[in-house]
Amino acid sequence: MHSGKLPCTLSVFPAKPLAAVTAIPQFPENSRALILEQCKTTKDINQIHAHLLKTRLVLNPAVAENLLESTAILLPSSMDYALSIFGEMEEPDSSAYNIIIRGLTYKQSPHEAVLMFRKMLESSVEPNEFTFPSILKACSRLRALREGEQVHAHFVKCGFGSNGYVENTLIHMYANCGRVEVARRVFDAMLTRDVVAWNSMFAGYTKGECWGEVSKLFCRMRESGVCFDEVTMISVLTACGRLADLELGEWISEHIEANGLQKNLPLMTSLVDMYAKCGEVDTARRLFDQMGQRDVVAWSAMISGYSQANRCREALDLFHEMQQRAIVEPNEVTMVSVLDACAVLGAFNTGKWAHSYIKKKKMKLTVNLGTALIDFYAKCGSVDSSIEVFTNMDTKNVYTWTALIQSLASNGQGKRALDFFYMMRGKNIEPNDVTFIAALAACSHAGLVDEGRSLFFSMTKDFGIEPRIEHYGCMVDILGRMGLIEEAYQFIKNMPIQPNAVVWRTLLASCRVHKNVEIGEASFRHITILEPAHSGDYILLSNIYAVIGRREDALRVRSQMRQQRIKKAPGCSLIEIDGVVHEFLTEDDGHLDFKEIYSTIEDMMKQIKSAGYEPNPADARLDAEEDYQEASVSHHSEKLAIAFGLIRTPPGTTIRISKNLRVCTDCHNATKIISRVYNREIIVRDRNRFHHFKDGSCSCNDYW
DNA sequence: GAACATGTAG
Repeated sequence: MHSGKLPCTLSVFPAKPLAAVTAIPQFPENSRALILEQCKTTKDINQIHAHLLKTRLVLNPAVAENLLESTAILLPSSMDYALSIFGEMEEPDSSAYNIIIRGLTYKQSPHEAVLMFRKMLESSVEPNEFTFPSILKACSRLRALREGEQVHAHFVKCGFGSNGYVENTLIHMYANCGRVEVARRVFDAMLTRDVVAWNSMFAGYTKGECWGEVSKLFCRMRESGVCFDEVTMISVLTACGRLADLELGEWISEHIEANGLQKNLPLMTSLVDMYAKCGEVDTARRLFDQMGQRDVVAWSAMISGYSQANRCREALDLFHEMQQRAIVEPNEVTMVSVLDACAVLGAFNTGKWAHSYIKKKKMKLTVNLGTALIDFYAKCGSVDSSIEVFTNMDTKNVYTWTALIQSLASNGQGKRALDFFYMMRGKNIEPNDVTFIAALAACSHAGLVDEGRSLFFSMTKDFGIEPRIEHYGCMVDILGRMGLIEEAYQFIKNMPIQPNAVVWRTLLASCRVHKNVEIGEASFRHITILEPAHSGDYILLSNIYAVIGRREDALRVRSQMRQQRIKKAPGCSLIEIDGVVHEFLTEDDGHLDFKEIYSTIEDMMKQIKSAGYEPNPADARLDAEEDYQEASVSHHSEKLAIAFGLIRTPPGTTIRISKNLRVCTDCHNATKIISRVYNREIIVRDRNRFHHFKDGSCSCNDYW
């Protein structure tokens, strides 16, 4: 739009240079606004600057400041120019410093803003009430608490008293530096609080993830009679999502509708996010579809809504739609949700595509994005890629390290996982409760009992982390896997917190592997006291009897299970073939009898034959009989998924199957056979663990 | 001169 020519309003300047004038020329009153409004490019500023130099108008402080403000604040990326003008000023006053500090804070570097503030004090130029919001904002951005406190003290010392702007920025600074309680003290001490003061405090609590405090403060705000605005609602809706407080969320939703605020994009995005996080994903989608305008944040909110609700296919569908429309470009945040969906689905090729897209678009490898990539590769069994991403990351936090430790632990590299755990400690990164779950899982996979015990004690002693039920569960797993069944049993009995069914189930599974009937029976009893036993619990108990030759008992447990009509959660398998994820759901409900299992495997082999492959009948028979003896319940779908996967892919292909339920014994056996018969490497994901099948055997043999 | 929406590990 702008022609680049000098704007006609410049006629306010004299037509000729005033070389003969000795006094500093006066500047017309209204010209300040005129310059500010008209300058749109650095070239404009250049021309005006030249004119001001020629006319000596630049010697007028008001003119110079005007020029400075135009350069430092209004134009993008012209701070260097502003700094050169500032450098030419003989005695810059508070206003000139304020402009430069503000420009540096927002446009160039908050660090330089702090240095400039120091220079201001050294030059004995007194800061005024306009200086403090900018410099505090700079401290806030730098998370420089000490400097922020010094500025706060200086403000008090200057005797400005109560100033809303400064106090609001103080709240922001303290909360951003992790001192939300100090922020609250500033808030409580305020004489008058306008809506921005309340909003600053909400933002502070949001920053500190104190969602309950947001909700409580909103109640107080309504009691206080201060009217809330759109910004308030955005903070409160965010908190409602985290607290799953649908009631308050809907109350705000009605308020938005009643006041016709549906045009506010950030507000509507918060509303979509709130509904999705409260489990009302379809309501969120309806609102999303109704939005007249949708930016990358809105799209990302909806995609993550699906992803977090475990509706990963819809997450990827929506991402695809976003790509097709090509109006809004995805950003780092969008890609985090996309990768999360790929990880859950085991969509390896789609995720790899996402990674190359990130590289192609030169997206920043943020901590979150890097961590999501590590997790994605880990869940698809590609540990080397996890490590590669980790190595290429500039900044890593406790999430990043934990994701990598978990990646190695769940992919059978327990010792290496622990190496990284100790490396992390060497880098002075504090492990948290989740890190210890990953580290203990590593011990369990590597069979490191002593290491596990010492980690468990060090967690409380050295890091002050109280073990939760998950940590106790890990310890039971470590002891149980190594056959220390009695010790694991005593460990559970001595737990200071009530063991849950998961802990007992872990012990039961160990009893199955190590053929311990007594403790196995006791574990089963404990499970049934705590909750109705799962089909898997009956099968574990039945299998314990079967392996020690108590066939009658094995069948008795089986028939008990049938009598009690134990509901089995439907098995769900996802298999990725040529980049397309296929989903298979089991129809069976645990009522299968052994004949059915037998025929299922036969059916599968028939299918394979009909596709032109010639299976070895001995393999199928052997497997079916083993199943019969062990009396396992079938997951048809997995076997068929594997079979179909094999049929459609050329020999030598690596097939990835991800499951969100446990892989059952006969699926495992069938996969072993297929890997041998058809010479395929097959990777099966079972929640967080991987099973690599090759040449008829599996790399992860425990529990089978 | 102050406040606001999407995202990471179990």
